[in-house]
Amino acid sequence: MAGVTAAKGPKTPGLYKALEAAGLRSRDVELLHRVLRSARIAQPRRPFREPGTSADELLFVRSGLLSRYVLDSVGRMQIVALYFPGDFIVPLSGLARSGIEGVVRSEVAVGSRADFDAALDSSIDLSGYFFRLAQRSEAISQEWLANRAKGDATARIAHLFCEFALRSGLPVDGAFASPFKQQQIADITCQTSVNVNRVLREMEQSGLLRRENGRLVRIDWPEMRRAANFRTEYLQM
Amino acid sequence: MAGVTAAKGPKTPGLYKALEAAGLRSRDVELLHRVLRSARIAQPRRPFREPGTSADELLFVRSGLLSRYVLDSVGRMQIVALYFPGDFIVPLSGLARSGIEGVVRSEVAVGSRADFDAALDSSIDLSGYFFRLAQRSEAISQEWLANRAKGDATARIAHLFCEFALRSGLPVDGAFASPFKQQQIADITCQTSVNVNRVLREMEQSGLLRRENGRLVRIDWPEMRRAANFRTEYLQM
DNA sequence: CGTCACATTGATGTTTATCAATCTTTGTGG
DNA sequence: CCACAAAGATTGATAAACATCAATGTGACG
Repeated sequence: MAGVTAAKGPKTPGLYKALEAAGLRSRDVELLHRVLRSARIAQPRRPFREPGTSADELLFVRSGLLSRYVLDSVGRMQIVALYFPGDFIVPLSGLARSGIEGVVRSEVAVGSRADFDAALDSSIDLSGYFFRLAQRSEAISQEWLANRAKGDATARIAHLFCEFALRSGLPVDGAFASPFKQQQIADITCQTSVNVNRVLREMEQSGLLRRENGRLVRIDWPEMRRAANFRTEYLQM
Repeated sequence: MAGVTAAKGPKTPGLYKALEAAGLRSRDVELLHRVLRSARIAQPRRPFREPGTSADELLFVRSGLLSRYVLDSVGRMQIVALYFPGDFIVPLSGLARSGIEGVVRSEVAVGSRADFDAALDSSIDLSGYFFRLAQRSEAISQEWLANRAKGDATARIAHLFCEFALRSGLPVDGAFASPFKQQQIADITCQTSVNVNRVLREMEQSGLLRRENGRLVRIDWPEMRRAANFRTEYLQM
């Protein structure tokens, strides 16, 4: 698989600590730790898990940024979910319609479905935790649906930036470095890269953001949130 | 609340039997049964639970059809999920951005969040069951995202009909009575009712469906699935 | 310094929203 | 059962948003 190589380097226990902070007991964190036996690297804009193949693994994002995508009948990509460091991608039974790929180079911890199921069966707290995670994912998808349906191109891009800033834990008023290519923004916000380009220019002209050498460097967050009609509640747990 | 009245008439134990068929033990079904203490009626196209209010209850659809919707800044409705008989609507903490309303008149069983949480805490099978339900809901949302983003108006309407037929358990080649007003189809498929009307006419002209007195009576399912690019896997559990 | 991926711009076409009527069906009180 | 009202469906004209097609520009990197 083109986008997958063996990961090297140490694990990142700090993220597991973050799980404890999210309400998991250290015993359960240990359980998960043992499920995540191996590690791989997802390369940017390369498939990590192809659509139509088995989705029989638990993934945990140690660093970077991953996307879940669906290809339509003509092969155009639509990104339907983003996964940030600390997020899990849970296994599904059967063959997945959607694939996983790196938005940027990402370290991914990997465990088997069998081990994951066993861990869930052995801890009711873990079951409850993944239930709440799935609820949150569902809320995010529905927020995307509402935004993609009713917002214009500017609102959709603004929403992406707002959600990215919040989920990646950036300081809300700080500098901002977008990891996205314009084509990726297009794949997330249901547009063409051509239109993304034009809308970004308009956003810069109207003062919503500033760019240097094509890179985002500064965002007017209050205005951006207004443009996105962005609320934060759906991201809470 | 305008769309809510007290329900009368007997419970529908048949649906609880369906839960057993879905893999729940009768002990767990009993637990849920005790959580769902009361019942209410959701009236068609009337809010059952307003956006911005507490979503602190477990709902179970006994009959009818419910929708979860979000209102944009101008008050336009976008439906982001549908709930069929046998589906649960799980409680959320805090105030919900989305509301619930009846697509048609529906009988809804209601339980408190506290009782639901207690039931989850007391049964690991129940926890696992609701985890899988949430996973399925997430898969449906993501399928909607892909379809709404990449399909044209015809594909989006076709997808709605296909999913409706499957989730409501209709015989795939049988007659078909749509419960949806054109405005509701518009709210689900991100269009205006004016365009839904035109697209339905085109679909009838091209033989995808037939109508009598404006009511859908017959659908060419193979062609409809092709138009929708519809796959069934995402609905499996 | 040539190549490659990505960004940018312009010209044109399509889809669908919007606005505004009119027609049809359904429900309701007399 | 009818008259009327209200909701929904249908149709036409117009405009905005965005896709598509086709070049051209630009920075990174061997």
